Formats: sequence, C-alpha cells, structure tokens
Amino acid sequence: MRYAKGHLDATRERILQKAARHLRKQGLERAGIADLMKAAGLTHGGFYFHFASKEDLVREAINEAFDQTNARNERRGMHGLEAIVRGYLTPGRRDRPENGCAAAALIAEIARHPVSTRRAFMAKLDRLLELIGAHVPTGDATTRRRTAIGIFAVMMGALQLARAEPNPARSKQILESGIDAALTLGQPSPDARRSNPGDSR
Amino acid sequence: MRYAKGHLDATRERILQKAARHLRKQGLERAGIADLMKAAGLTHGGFYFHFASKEDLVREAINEAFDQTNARNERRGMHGLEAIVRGYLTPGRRDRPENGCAAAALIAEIARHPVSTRRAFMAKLDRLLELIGAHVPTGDATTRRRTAIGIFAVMMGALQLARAEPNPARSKQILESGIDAALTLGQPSPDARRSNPGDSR
DNA sequence: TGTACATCAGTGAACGCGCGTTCACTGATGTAC
DNA sequence: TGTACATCAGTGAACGCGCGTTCACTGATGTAC
Repeated sequence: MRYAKGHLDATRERILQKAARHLRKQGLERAGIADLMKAAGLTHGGFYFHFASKEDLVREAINEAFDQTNARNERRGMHGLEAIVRGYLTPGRRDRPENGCAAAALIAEIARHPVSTRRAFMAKLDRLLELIGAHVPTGDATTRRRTAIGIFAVMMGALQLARAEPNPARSKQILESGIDAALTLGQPSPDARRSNPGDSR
Repeated sequence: MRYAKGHLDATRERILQKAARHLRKQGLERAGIADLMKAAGLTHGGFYFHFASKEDLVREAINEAFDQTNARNERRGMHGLEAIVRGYLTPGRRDRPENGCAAAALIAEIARHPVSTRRAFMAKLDRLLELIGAHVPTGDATTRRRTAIGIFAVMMGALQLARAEPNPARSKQILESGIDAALTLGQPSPDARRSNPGDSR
C-alpha cells in the first residue's frame, strides 16, 4: 500500500482534531467541509474517504471536543469544584471558544440535530456532570446529579452570555456572577436547602 | 396610493411577528428569507422593500421576540420570581422554542454576529435581568444584578440542556434541577452567602 | 360621472456564491517476478 | 537488482441545490381633470 501503516488512522485523527476546534468556533452550520479539510492540510474531496457524511463527522468531532477539554483540564490539574468553575469562566475561554466547552458553543444547534447525534452529545455531557457531581459535598447520588445539573447550567449559561455581551466590563461581570452562582450552588446545603425533590412537579 | 394608509407598517409588523417565531425555531442561519416571507403570506422579492438586509431583520426580530414573550408573561400574570422561573422551565417552553426565550434559542449564534446586533440583543436582555433583579430579596443594585445574572444563566442553560436531551425522563429532571437551582439562588442569603464581590478576581 | 395617469407594495425570474456530495482520475509506494 | 503492476489515500472538477440579493415588471388603487 502507498502509505505507511496507521497513516489512514492518523489522518482521520488529524481531521477530527481540527474539526473539533473549527466546529466550536464557527458553529455546526457555518463550518464547511472544504474549510475543515483545508485546516487538516487536505482537499475537500478526500473527506468521504474518512467519514460517511457531515453529520457523521459532527457526531465524532463532539466526542473529540469533549476529550480535548478534559485532557486540557487534567493537564492543568483542575481538581475540586472551585478550580473547575474558575477555569471554565475565564476571559480566555470566553474569547476562544475553539478551546472551550463544546456544550456552551454548540448545544442549541445540537438540539436541532438527529437523535443519534444528541445521544452521543449527552453521553459525553453526562460524564462531565458526574465529574461535577463528585465534587458536590452533600446528598445521595440523585441529589448530587441534580445539583451538578444546576451548577453546569449556570456555568454554560454564563459563558454564553459573556460571549454575546460586547461591553467588556459587563462581560467580565457576567463571568464573575457565574462563578459566584456556581460556587453558591456547590456549597453544602445551609439548612435543608430545597432538598425536597418532588416539589417542582 | 394603492394600499390603505398603514398597510406598509402592518405588513412589516406581520413579517416581524412571523420572523421572530421562525428564527427562534430554526436558528438564525437555517431560517431563510423565502421561508420567512412565505410564513407572512408574501414572496421573497418583497423582503427588501421592508428591510435593508437579513442582518437588519435579525436585529429587529430579536426585539420583537423579547416583546412577544414579555407580553405573553404579562398576559399570564407572571409575577414573583418563582412564577417566572417555573413558567420558563416547562415542557411546553422546551418543546416549542418558537414561543420561548430568544436568548435560550439564539445566544450562541448572536455571539458570532456584528456588534450592533449583539448590542440590540443585550439591551433587551438587560431589561429581563432588571425584572429578575427586582425580585431578588437582598442586596444593593449591583449585588441584585449579579444574582439576577446567575439566576438567568441557570434558567437559560437548563432550558438548552433539556432541549438537547433526547431522553424524556432525563430532560424532565434537567428542567426540575434548573428550577431548584434558580430558586436557591433567588433565596435571601442564608448567612453572608458569597457576598464578597471582589473574590472572583 | 367617466377616463387617463401616477403610485408603489408586491411578484418572480435571475444573479453569483458556497454548500454537501460524487466520481473519474492521479501518483507514490509496496509487492511480484 | 530491476521492472511491471496493483493498491488506495488523496485530488479537483462537477453535480444539484438553496442561499441572500437585485431588478424589471405588474396591477389594483387614489388622484386629476
């Protein structure tokens, strides 16, 4: 065969790495296949040698994007809820979505994609919720998951708001408010803080 | 003139009304001008008689979308933080984004639009934050705004997560967790709950 | 009251463009002899 | 060791399609006389 063994896999991996960044930056719709392939140093025609369709790539690139940020966090020794929250809501993460959370960048678009893509996305997100839940001090597994959802929702929502806000001072205020809110939710329940799971219908 | 006085304005208003719904449902990119005009009972050519560009329509339709949901809330007598939060995170709002919050549907896309559009968007969002802030029981204006940002971030984030989650039980759990978290943040600070505004840098 | 004309919101064909996808082809390499 | 051939990852022209935008035209009405 023409190329060294493992060349095919290596190329596919390179496309995924670049696509994972490109898709977060441009959005799923705006990011074109020709651009993605160019970023990987190839021409658009070869794309279908590696993926069945754009949807197929999207599904895989989402996994890759989550893995990239996880690896990044591990490398930086992000342990403990406060480190995770503060590391998530930084000006750097706000200004460079291509490095940041795939959910914050893509969730609204994902919701309009086929169920198979949404399932792949949610499977990865669940792992992130487990990670956050492991740092929630009180409650059984279900309560901790519910708290983790609340914490992640603030983090993601605040990051998106900070990205849309053109005023730098206000954008910074949003990041800080998000940090405060996430850490408040992560505190041990002061009294019996809304721990009645059935009250919201 | 051919048409009765006020016809022009009425048509423009009709296009905006339909566009405000269409854009939230499909996203800014996916929603095409031909579709929008068809929904208003017209053909695509007439579009530029009413708007300078698609970007121009987007800017105006965002305002319209916020106004629609505000009017809807007033009509239903949504007063008090709990009513707002519970009314925001319902299965109905999750399943019909065309009726729901423009921010939850469009914020990630908005962040990639020109500053003029982002400013128009944020101006409307600020009004919503003021409304939420008015229901926060404690703190000065700045603290209440920061709390309001946290509350809205959870609401928006949880709604987006619930939309992306294909599993109905889990989606419902996300809505409920969002409600709990938002109401927790809206409670009077139990002790001196993270009220040191300088701590997050 | 009746006719000619001006108005202008709306029509629909056409524009260039970029998209996702297909496919005949290329050309450097490994293999066969 | 040297030559002919098979392999197959990658190329780039071409496909149909829908997009945002333009523009010559339409035709029902209000106005002028």
